[in-house]
Amino acid sequence: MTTETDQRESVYTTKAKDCLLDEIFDCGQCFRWDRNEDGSWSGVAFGHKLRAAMRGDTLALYGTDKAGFDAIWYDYFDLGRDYGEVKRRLSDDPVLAQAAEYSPGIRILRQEPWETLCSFIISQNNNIPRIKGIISRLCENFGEDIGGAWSFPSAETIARLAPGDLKPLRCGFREKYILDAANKVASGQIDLTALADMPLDEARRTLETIKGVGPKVADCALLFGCGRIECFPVDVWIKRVLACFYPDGFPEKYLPWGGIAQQYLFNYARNCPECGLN
DNA sequence: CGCCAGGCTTCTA
DNA sequence: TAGAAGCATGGC
Repeated sequence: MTTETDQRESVYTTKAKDCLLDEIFDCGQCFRWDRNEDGSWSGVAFGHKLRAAMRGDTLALYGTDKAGFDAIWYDYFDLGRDYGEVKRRLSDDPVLAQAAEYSPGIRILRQEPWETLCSFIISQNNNIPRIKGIISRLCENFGEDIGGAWSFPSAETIARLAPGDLKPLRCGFREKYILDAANKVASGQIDLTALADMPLDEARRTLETIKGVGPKVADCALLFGCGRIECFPVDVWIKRVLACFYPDGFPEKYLPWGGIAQQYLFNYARNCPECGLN
């Protein structure tokens, strides 16, 4: 929406290579961003609204300033990582080279741990439009008003709810999973910030103590919410990729960037008509 | 109507 | 301990 307030809103710009917002926001890693008619994207993260647009190789961030960029958005967009270098390393492998070429502007967003865990619990046996709807209702019902948008409700807020309060979300059997996750996080039984530095298998086992969290949801939470770029979540699409292109398993030499490789492969398998998997 | 959706839990042999 | 059934909901 273009209004007077939009024209007055502050903007921060920065150079960003290997950065295409349509690919970043539409590859299934996040659920709170929507494309505007002018091609820019609006969303909420870390309790702040933002509108983002690419102008050539410049990333323009509306509704923030240098302080906000330094505190939140630089890490959120993973701007400290050289994706060109990652792609050069992955491109030894012809399938990875092709997948990366198909979506050259994907970046892995560093999202809030609790929001990411909760979102991927909701994602199980579900489709992306409905996932976005459920999360939107979760924020509208239990988040804080941040001025024309809602923050993602904290684990503490969800943990205080009475049984049945999540009914308006229409999230089905996932309701009890969300509550169990919120209880374990809010009580301190699980410290999500500690997962960033824990041995990976220990971090996985910790998350899998939550009802409704298995290997795939745990790896998504670790990859997108805890900065564990070596996580390689295996879902139905990746299973097809592995069966077709890597019958002997995914090459270990690429695992240091496994999560980035996974996003290239996931998007390629799902969306590229020529890949033969969809 | 039936099938499927970025899975997981539970039941069964 | 592997493999199938069941799970809420909504779009097609």
